[in-house]
Amino acid sequence: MGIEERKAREKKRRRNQIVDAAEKVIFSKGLEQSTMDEIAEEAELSKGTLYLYFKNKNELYLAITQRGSDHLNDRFSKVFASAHDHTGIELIRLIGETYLSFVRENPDYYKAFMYYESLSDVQELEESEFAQNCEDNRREALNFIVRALQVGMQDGTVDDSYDPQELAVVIWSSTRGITTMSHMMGVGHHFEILDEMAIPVESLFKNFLRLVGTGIATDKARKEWMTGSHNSEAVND
Amino acid sequence: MGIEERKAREKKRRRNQIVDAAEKVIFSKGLEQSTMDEIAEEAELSKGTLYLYFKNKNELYLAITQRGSDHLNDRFSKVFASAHDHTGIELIRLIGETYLSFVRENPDYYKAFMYYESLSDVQELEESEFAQNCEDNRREALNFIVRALQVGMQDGTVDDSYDPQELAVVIWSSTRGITTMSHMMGVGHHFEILDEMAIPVESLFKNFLRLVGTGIATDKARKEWMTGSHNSEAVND
DNA sequence: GTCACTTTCTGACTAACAGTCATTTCACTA
DNA sequence: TAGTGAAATGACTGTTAGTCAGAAAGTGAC
Repeated sequence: MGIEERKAREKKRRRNQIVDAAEKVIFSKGLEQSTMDEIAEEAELSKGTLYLYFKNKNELYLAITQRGSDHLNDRFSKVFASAHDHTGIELIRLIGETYLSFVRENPDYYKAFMYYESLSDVQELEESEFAQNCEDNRREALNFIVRALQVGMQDGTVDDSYDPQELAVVIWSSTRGITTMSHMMGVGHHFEILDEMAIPVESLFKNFLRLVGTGIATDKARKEWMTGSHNSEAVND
Repeated sequence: MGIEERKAREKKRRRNQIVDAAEKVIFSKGLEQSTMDEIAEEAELSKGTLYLYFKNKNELYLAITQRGSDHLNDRFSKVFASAHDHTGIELIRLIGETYLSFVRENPDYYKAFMYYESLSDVQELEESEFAQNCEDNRREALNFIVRALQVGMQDGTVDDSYDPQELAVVIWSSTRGITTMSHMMGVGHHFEILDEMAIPVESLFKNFLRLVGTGIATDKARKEWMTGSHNSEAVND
């Protein structure tokens, strides 16, 4: 009978309703400034109910984080749906561009990512299903990069003297650094340094791409890489 | 007379005493789990006194952050004290190595850096003298990189078709990504992905250096870069 | 329809903690 | 040694995360 299914559906819907409310409140006021009472009111539920669906405030925020992570991976998937149209090195560029545009369009989710990474109570993380899901997404994203590199090594656009997995981690990590910087600039963290230098995010990213491109592309692919930044497209949703 | 000076000295000493206590408590239990009462007790002062020296708990943590930031910059300074012994590209490598070893030896300070970056209440930051000091340190560190790049462009070890300031920001940001990853691995954030791949931090960093080296070195300097990673030394304290 | 039982929800309550402030202590001076 | 202001105190307040006993709603058998 459909009764169990219906209940499961309703449970899921309620969860979503709570996460919706939490996003509304937390994205507008910040995690610390938001209270569970406010979120409950926004969700038109009592505070106690929130605790039936989420262990505590942190886990609720983790649920938001997971949403963001899911969105991001959806975009990566779309890039890979078109993988056959692109060389390996093009895919690498597309992943980077996709990531960057996600960060710029969803600063609130990215903030959640940063919070998640700065959490030290690793114990707490490992127990949460939401954290597990984020971990899975991360793994998948990294695999995209590995595959892109392998494609590139096959089609001769990426230097095949690197280990693709190790190189993927390096690219992933350093891209994280660039997106974090971009996020901070966007959010108003004033870097007097950058203000003085008057370096816009675009230029930061362009130079990063050039650095990576020079670092990993084969001679053959390098020329294409250097000029390709304006006519390839990142995936948005 | 020395009376004002003495008072100023004592005030400074008391501040340090409080920050010492705060470090002890917060480094052992984490920011959230530490209470102002505990810190006060550790400092052998009453809670009220803490608030005479620091606006609130966050500012106290910022004071810790600044300490870490000062330490790091001391190390960078030492590298630059020996600048004349090195080519530009060697300096870049040394800065990276210095940064990485700082992160590995002082995970608690690095955690504070991450917290500082994830703060969204930019307003609060701008008002704090501690945040200002961190900003100054950051500016100085970035200038080190710019100068290293300029040295390298002069001595022919760094590709001079980049803008040194823009390139410095790219190197800085991407290095941040690598050190953050390294920190997280060290702190026990489990990345199943990396565990599976069995990639140690050393290898991550080595590949990063190779990527950057290939990306910015001139042909002439590239061979030296590729082999230099084992006999150059980062500065420790 | 109604009764017994389960699931979901509620909101008053508690404990803990950040931050305040009226009062006390203390060093210094005249 | 009495007077003055700076430094320190700790009891107090307000806020909020998280709990739990009980209410409400849903379910299914008869």
